[in-house]
Amino acid sequence: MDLIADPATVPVGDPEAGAACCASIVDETVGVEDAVRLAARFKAIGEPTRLRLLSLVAATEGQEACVCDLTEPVGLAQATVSHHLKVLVEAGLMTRSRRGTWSFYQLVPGALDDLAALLATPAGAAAGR
Amino acid sequence: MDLIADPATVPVGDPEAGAACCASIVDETVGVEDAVRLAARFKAIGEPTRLRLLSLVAATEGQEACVCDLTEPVGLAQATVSHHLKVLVEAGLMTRSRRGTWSFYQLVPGALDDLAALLATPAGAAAGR
DNA sequence: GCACCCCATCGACGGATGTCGATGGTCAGA
DNA sequence: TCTGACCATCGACATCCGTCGATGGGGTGC
Repeated sequence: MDLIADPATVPVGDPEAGAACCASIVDETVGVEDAVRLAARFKAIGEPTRLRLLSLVAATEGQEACVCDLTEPVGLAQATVSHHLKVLVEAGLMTRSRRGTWSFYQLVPGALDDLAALLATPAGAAAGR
Repeated sequence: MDLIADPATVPVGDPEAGAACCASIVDETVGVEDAVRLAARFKAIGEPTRLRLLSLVAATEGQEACVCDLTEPVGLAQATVSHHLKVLVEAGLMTRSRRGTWSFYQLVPGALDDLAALLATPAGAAAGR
């Protein structure tokens, strides 16, 4: 009951799900279902370790990194890092590709930009480029 | 121990804190302290109710609303709504101004734009404006 | 075949968090 | 003064979440 955890339980973004739709959350009122879906994305980056993991992977050459490269920088156990990376993958922010014994994680192109677009206000978009 | 809750306990963004500094989290590696501070901001919007509250306030005429106007749309108890609004204020995303019996909440100008700038990648900024 | 490394999952633990009813403070109006 | 509306806080509860050690699967190399 606790953790069925199969593909059917993917909580956040199965389909295309570029974002919610297009506009900012301050541009039109967010519905209940959209709010749940979007909040899950923001919750994924609302954790210091996961934020650092995103940043670390982005800074890695080729923008991909394996778990063994990430455990030391964040200073947490391998199981914890693997857990956080899984959360990021399920949030649609990262992808995982296995090559031999290693699992390489990399950012989903445009995923963070989609979230940024949801937060940007018309005023801010006009002012801040 | 549970809730000292005075001005000294403000967890997230007391000072200027326009954002972290300027660049995107994928542009330069996020340090531990910055990660904690930024994640607190994203965690504040990583909750469906709070996301809707932000959107509802932004959609209100004058971009300010009182608690009594927000309890019904979100369908939660007054205490819960007041709690969420407090979280948003402590995250630096909203301000509260009391006028008579009412407490009016409004968005902090540019706060969401700052978060958006942190997520935007150089590629995304170049491509999607 | 065997030993070793990488990694996902499990089970457990403690702490954080969302939710509510109840309470009390503050202000406006009768 | 008294009543009523608005709202912040408290206390309690259930649930979620981050963290870890242990386990086992899968691949590599000797």
